[in-house]
Amino acid sequence: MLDKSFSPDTTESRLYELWERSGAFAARPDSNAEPFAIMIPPPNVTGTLHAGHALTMTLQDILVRWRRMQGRDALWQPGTDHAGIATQMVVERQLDGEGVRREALGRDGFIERVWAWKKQSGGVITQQLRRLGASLDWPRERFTMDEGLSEAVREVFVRLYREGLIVRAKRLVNWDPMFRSAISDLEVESREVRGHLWHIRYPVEGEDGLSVVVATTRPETMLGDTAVAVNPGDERYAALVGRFVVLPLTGRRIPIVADSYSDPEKGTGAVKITPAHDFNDFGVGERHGLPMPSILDADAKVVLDEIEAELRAIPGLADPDFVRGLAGQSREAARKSIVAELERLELLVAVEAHTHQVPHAERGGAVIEPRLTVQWYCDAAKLAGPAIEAVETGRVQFVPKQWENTFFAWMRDIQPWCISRQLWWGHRIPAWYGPDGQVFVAHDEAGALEQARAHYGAETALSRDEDVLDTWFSSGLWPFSTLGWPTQTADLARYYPGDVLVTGFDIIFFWVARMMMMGLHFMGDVPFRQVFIHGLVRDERGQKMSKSKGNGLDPLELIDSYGADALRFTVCALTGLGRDVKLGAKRVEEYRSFVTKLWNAARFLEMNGVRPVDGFDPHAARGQLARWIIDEAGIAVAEATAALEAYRFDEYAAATYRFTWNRFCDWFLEFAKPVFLAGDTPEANELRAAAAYVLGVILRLLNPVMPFVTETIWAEFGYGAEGSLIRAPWPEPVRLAEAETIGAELDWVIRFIGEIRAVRAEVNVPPSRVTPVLLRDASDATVARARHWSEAISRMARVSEVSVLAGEMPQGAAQAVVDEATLILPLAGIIDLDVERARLRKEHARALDEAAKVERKLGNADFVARAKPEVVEENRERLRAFGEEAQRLQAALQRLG
RNA sequence: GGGCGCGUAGCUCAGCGGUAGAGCAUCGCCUUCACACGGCGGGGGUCACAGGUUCAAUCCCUGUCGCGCCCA
Repeated sequence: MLDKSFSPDTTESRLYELWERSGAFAARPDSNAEPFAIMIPPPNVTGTLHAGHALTMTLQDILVRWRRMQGRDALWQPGTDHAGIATQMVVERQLDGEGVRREALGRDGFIERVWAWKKQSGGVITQQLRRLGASLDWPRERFTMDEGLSEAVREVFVRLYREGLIVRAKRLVNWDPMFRSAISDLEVESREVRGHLWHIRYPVEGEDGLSVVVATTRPETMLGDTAVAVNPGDERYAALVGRFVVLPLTGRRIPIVADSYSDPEKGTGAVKITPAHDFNDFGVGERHGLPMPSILDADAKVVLDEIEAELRAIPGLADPDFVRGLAGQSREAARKSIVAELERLELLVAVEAHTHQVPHAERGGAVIEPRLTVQWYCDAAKLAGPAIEAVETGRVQFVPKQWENTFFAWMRDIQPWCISRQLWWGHRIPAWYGPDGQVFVAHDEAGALEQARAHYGAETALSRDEDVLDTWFSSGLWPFSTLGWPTQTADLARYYPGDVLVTGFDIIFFWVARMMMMGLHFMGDVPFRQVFIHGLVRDERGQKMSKSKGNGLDPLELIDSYGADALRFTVCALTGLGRDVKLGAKRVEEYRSFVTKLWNAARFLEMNGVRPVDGFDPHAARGQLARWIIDEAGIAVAEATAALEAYRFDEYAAATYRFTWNRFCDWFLEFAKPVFLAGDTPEANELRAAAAYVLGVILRLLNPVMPFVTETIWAEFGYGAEGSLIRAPWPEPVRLAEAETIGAELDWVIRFIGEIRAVRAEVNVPPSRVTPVLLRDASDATVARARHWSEAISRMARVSEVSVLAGEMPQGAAQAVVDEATLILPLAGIIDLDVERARLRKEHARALDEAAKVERKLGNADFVARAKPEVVEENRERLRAFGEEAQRLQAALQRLG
């Protein structure tokens, strides 16, 4: 017997282990089943499960479990990525605690430490995914730093290099001075910062007293200025273009150039140009062939090497000693010193408060310094072409479709992808250098040495590139590297392309774009056919969850409190297309009620001897009640299936919830009670079998979203062995002959009971008081129905008996109208007739009002002439029904006197 | 500045040419033999605003206002 209540804590881990151990999550590459493959977007190995994971993984698990039940050979590929910067940061922090510096360990020693860390605490998230119930094929788990995946990375790098799609170049990059590495422009976020706009006077060379005033937010970069730019159309400066100014502090002579980048409306209309430390200035520098000295080093401290030679002493304007004193100072300190010096020299014309956008590193939060460095670049624009085409032609479809615009916008304007990172943890770039800097790219050192021998004509020692590749470089290969590529494995042939990628819109540029570019280039086909984009998880007030706000929700705590099923169902029910999910503990608590409801319904059935009956054929059921609920279940199956096919998780949840609670529990179980009580009759047994059948349908429909509670009930009832529901077939919608007739009858019973309940409640009949119901003007069919369902009506509407009114209307009765019949509840002395009169008047008015609305419509000749005939007919029918109802209510009122 | 999305019951949202819905909250009644994480019933909405198309607009079009996000 099922316990009084469901205990997730004692059930979940046991069931999960049972599934996992029995191979229920495993793909079946040797089967004939059609594959269904989802590649997990690999979570960061340093990560722990947050609400966003709970959302995306629940949705993926629902899809996987559903398709598996449909008989597909489901592969849900698990794994994590090595998260270069994040992981290196974690281990460095660990080392900090021990007072050890990374450099002291050396590269190999450090990497050993990272692996040790990975072994010990990496993959916490994979354990947490198990708590959520995620049915990943664990033996296939991969890590982007695995040997196989690393081989894929080397192969891709070498091939792209040979195809000219990877080059080494000196360009401006987003430099993170904290990590001392280049980072992706996608890992940079603009933050609004309150700063200043400093107006600085740059004297024009050879013109006493004439100067140009530039406005800048970063005065410290003036050490690296190589021009002043003015707009070509700006008449104020037209005469000065081609002349030179003397750069204060360094005394360097720099040109005044005309460039449309300078906005005459902004500041003074003249801007200083520092090509090595600003992206826009870099463009100006390229257009005008300007020198590009760097004046900040990897730590964003002042370095003078590239401007030292040109320092000049000019009284009142430039002092080499001052500049030399800046060497080694941070950006911030240098700014202070320089502003003070300019002020002293009376070159600072004005300072205004100014709010502007400053690039920050998403991770770590350091202010990004654009720096001119040599990096490896991948020609993303070339790779993007086929990816764009794949979406244009529909080979890859986004759901919802509007995200395709976001994808296109970004892909069509894609910048060269800087793939090198100045880190130790990651895939080391397979490039070696000769003594003269000649580069040799090969799969391994032996290959590089061989190339070097051919190149130099002699054995030559090489040194390997120190940098590693961007983590996304390896994640982009995930859909095929996990399947064994570059070896042409059977898995690769079977599971590539996958069916769908599920992720949040914030990740379109990362996973979706990269996987598509790499997949198309190396596999010649898209990595997945659909991309389902879901919203972000927010808190109850709609705020983005964040550590700093402290409004994050720990999914594990929610699971502890309410069970994984409740959390999963909540997330599912709240996932509408293109909507963010506002999640709170309260919502999970609410949906836990549904888990409990299902549990109690099952318990009730179990207590009434309901057990699955082998060979029960729903089509052969004879009883009306059985046929009705079987047919209703068929509708629910069709709705749930259609919803899942359309990624309408909210609809799937709503359809199963509605059927289970509002049909099966509220009505079917109530109607079934007397039958069950009848004991061992053939009718009762058929209804038990039908109830078992429908419960089986419910359990299967809900298993993808609530695997634990459904599996528990499934085993308890003996539908199959414990842990076998996950392998049970997804139900097919069963529709019965004459379902409409039966549906109409049950619909009538439900309305009949509902009317009596409403009347009783409204005129305040105490529930303990049972009354007879007398039928007036009822058709024979109605009388027959009322007799047939009298037991249910009696119990559910607290009616002593239903009979046909004979003779006069009793005094002091309440009345209600159901179709052609008027129901009379003799309640003399119990009810307040004024209340009853008011109630009837209201009903009457409502019917009249509706009738009038329809009448107005039908009175419109244009409507009758132009509207679809069935719509017109429908309205005629409505007018008739409302009119008759109004008449009957009117009559009821008159009888009341 | 460009783009996308959203304004429907107190809250969260569904509906998207012809009867305005759900869950929660609220109010009333009920410890009725599965379930008070429950049952029954009720109240509550000029569907942001203004035009237009249409026989008919919450739904389609245009504009306005408000909110959110992405890109620059």
